[in-house]
Amino acid sequence: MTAGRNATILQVAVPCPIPGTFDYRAPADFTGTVAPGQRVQVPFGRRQVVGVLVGCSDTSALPENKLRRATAILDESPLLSADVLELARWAADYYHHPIGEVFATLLPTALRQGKPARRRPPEAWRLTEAGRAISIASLGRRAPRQAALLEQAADAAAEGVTAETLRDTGGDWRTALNALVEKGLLEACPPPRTRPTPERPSLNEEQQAACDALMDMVESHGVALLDGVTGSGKTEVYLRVIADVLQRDRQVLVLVPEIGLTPQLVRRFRQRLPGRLVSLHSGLSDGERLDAWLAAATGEADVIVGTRSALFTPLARPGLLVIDEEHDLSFKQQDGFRYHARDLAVVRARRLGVPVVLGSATPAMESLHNAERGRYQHLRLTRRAGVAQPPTVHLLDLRGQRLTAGLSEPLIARMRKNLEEGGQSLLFLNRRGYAPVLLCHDCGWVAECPRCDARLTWHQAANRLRCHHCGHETMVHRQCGDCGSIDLRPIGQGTEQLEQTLESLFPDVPIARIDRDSTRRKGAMEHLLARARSGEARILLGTQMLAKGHHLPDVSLVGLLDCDQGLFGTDFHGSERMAQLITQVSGRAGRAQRPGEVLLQTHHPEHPLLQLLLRDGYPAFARACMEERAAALLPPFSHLALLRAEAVQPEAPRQFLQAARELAASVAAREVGIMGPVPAPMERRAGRYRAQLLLQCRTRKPLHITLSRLGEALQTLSAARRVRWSLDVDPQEMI
DNA sequence: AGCACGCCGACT
DNA sequence: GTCGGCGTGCTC
Repeated sequence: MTAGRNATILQVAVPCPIPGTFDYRAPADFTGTVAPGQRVQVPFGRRQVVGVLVGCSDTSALPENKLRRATAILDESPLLSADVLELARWAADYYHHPIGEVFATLLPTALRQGKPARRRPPEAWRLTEAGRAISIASLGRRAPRQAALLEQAADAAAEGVTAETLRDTGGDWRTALNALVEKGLLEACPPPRTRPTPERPSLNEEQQAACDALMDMVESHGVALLDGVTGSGKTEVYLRVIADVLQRDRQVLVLVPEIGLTPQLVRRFRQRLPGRLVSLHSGLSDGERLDAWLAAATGEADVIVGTRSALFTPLARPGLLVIDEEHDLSFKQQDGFRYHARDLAVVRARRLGVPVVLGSATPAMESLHNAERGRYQHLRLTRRAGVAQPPTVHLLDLRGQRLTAGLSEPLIARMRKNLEEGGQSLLFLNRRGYAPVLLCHDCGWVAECPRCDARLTWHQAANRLRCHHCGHETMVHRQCGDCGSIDLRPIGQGTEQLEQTLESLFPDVPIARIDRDSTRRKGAMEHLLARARSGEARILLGTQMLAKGHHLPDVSLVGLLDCDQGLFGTDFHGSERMAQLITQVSGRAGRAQRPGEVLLQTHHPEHPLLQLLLRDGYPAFARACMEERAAALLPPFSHLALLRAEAVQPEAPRQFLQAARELAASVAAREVGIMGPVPAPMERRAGRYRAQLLLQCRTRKPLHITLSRLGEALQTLSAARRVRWSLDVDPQEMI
């Protein structure tokens, strides 16, 4: 697909929700070269937009007089590599999403806005003579940012601390840096080329075997599912293989879940890996993100660590893709272009001819299925690395138990004993705020969100009622909205209340609460985790946030306050999620010398899946789950697509989907099942009514064909104007 | 998605 | 008499 000498027609993907590309003539005075992957500024309707050139041609389906001239070619050479162009095209086709919007989501903001693709020169700073002499403590509390920066510079010593390292933490570090340079404590220095490889911990037999298998793959390609129990040392395996790839002068792209990308993780990677590492996290400014992206594209960066969207980063010399915690939901984009980064990583790696490693302690059913069918190489790590012992796990039957803010007596007793023994306790509660319901004791009225089918959560500290689904927020009513009674009572408990109760149950015991509210401030998460790791905090409590990958060596007791969510949900993914959560959470217990204990509070201790998970572990659960899925013809034994619709008018989504259903039925392949339309599990959200139509098929092909035809037909459906609709291929949640 | 055109209600 | 509501159409 290269530009021919006479190629005059530019095929441009334009950021708008119309499928297909748009043809343009080259700019009037244009003498340079054109090649797919360059950005083009084009007139589009009445405005100017930035599109991506995806091809050139001598001819157009449109008459000459309909074609307009491109305004400018924005890049001298292609910005996107051929493989990313191919991937975007493939993804647009697979997810039935307009190609222009696919490019709009994969380009960094600065490039989407037409800014020049110029990379800032790499920078680094080191301590001056005066800087080495100064006591960091003297900067003290007055300038914590400056103090932290000096400390980093001291750690980096003569090599200097790089801009890339400073960006890991996010936020404004420039101001502090400039101040320190001004004071003569720091000076610019040439950025270090490579870092010495530090010593490596030894591997156990399983880790070694996994490493060997992966290194064999590096020679060729393929997909490996690295299925390792928590604490089995998956990261060590990644590090070895990555180092091996780096040695071959190839780049490595590492994708991690959204909350998994912490400065702590990046620091560990930096310490262990030679070469240049850039991280692509949400705390970067547009300019910083562009810089990191270009470093990857030009090949200046050797390791790229990022979340979902980093998958589309061009790589000059690709060698390996790693998807850590591959089962994590955050790899699937939940709006707009609903791609799954893990699935696309497999596609991209195959096209690049490089291996891809999917790592998890609790693999997704899809991945296990692929491993079973021999599509993926299944590498297992069954033993905890080092001296770590597996924890003991018990169910606590909540039926008839007296509860204190959701804590059963046995759990409180175990926590007390654990604290006495000097252990650290970790409690999970998947509900933030003080109480999920505020009830009028006189008439039964409850505070509800005016825009959603949901209750408002009472946040005591802020004294606000908040909707966790749409962000709606109000002052706490002094009186009942219905009868005027002032007897309003919080029902149920969230992390805020749990923290308060724990403070009174265990006075003088330092507690750290980690949830979205307590970590909203920049660096708050790091600070709380540091308190947890240092052992200063004896009780840690939090939401799912706390379940992901943080290394907390002293935790010896883990309590899951409510593991019944997901057991009886509407979404068939529910039990898989529950098992993953329980397993991940349990893995937090007893990672070091201390054997851990896990207590699961439940009202359904007899639930077969729960029993199975406890008795025989995640693999056994997965087999049972798989059998259920096979019997019900659910994924991975069939393929799903969801047509979602929402509108302010209550009836519009259903009317649209009914019309869509008829359309689908008329174009559908024989094998495709159509179900619905049905209201979404939460029908009203953020003031919009939502409904969905489900399409299902044993094999991918007929479903895909049906979706293509349906997508096309929907473009011209008049009812489509009255709703916001989207197609979700391989939906991960039915919300 | 944006943006304009166009045709009906309550305001200066 | 106009300002502005959102239905409809179009973007190479």
